[in-house]
Amino acid sequence: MNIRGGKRKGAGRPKGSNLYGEPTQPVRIPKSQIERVLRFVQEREYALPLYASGVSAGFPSPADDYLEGALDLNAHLVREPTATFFVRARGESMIDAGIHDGDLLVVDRSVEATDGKVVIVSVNGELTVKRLRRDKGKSWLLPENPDYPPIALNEEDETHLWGVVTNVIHPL
Amino acid sequence: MNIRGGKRKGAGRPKGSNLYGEPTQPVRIPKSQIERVLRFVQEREYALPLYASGVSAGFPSPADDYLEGALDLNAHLVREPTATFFVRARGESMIDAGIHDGDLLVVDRSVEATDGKVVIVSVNGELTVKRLRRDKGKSWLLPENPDYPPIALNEEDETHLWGVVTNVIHPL
DNA sequence: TTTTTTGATTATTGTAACAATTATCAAAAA
DNA sequence: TTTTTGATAATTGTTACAATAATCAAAAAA
Repeated sequence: MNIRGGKRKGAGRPKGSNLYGEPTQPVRIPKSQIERVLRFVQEREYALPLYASGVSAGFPSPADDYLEGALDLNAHLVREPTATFFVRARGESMIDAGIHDGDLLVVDRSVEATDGKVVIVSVNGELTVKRLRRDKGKSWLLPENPDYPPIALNEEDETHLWGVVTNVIHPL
Repeated sequence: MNIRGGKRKGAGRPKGSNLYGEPTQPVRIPKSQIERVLRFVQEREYALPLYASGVSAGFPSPADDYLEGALDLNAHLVREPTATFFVRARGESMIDAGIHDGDLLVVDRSVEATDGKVVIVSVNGELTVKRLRRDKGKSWLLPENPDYPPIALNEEDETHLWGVVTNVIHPL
């Protein structure tokens, strides 16, 4: 009986050499959701294929030629869940910014509301979407529709800035 | 020592009286993700607040007055993960449908491509977005931009219908 | 009688524990 | 120098267990 290896420092399977690089712990999951959860842990549950349009593909596998990768909407559109919320747009005042009545806006509180950003603001109790213009210490809320007038923000207005619109989701 | 209850049918905690209404099973989860997974199992990980714009709010809690509920983008935009994919739009040919260069399109294979739907098609090796028009047995692909010409689909064209665009995601 | 308390019973739950597996090292063999 | 082998220790899927929770019906109280 030969002696190989031996009890020594550095022997054995290294710590963190598992799938996740960190210790795991058993957690009870409802049986029907186990597969879904395992995909989720590996961030694949909603990682769906993304293709590029406007490009030409050859053969034999055209689909692969268009493929750009995989994308998860939540991961892509929601940088920080605690700083993100949605607003349902109403009216046509921002039509030229591509915001239609009924569209869903993704809003990020953690983005700084600088000049030119499209923002969600409550003005005198009403929640609205407008483009923010800041110039020489004054602020305006600009609609993107010639039929609507710009709004100058005065000291006496009860305004509160909610966040910056990062994406517009438009149902067809 | 009194006898209460007794061994009998119907005694004891009922099956399915747990949080999920079904049996659970321990699954190993990396420690740092346990909280995230538990939220996910209850479908709350990305359930973010949705507010309504264009409405007036009172006091003392204006935010609650705007609140419409909670929304998860994946659940809202992806009806069936296996039938859904994304396409990156290129060009301005669908500008009047609200599709800009660089927009992300959510595409559903399981939606029937009827007359009037915006579809993803590969025509002679190129992947494009157009509105489908079907009339009297003929099919056209219509751009939504007066600068672009309609495309008649002929028998000899190598066309393949990929799916129907359900949503346009436009970054600002 | 009606309501509340109590004990019996069984499902659920979080975690410890186990055997099987896997990854690694270094000595031995080729 | 390269390959094989045995020792070692982390990992993994699952089982097992004690503590907890939910329910029923008898007993006690009102």
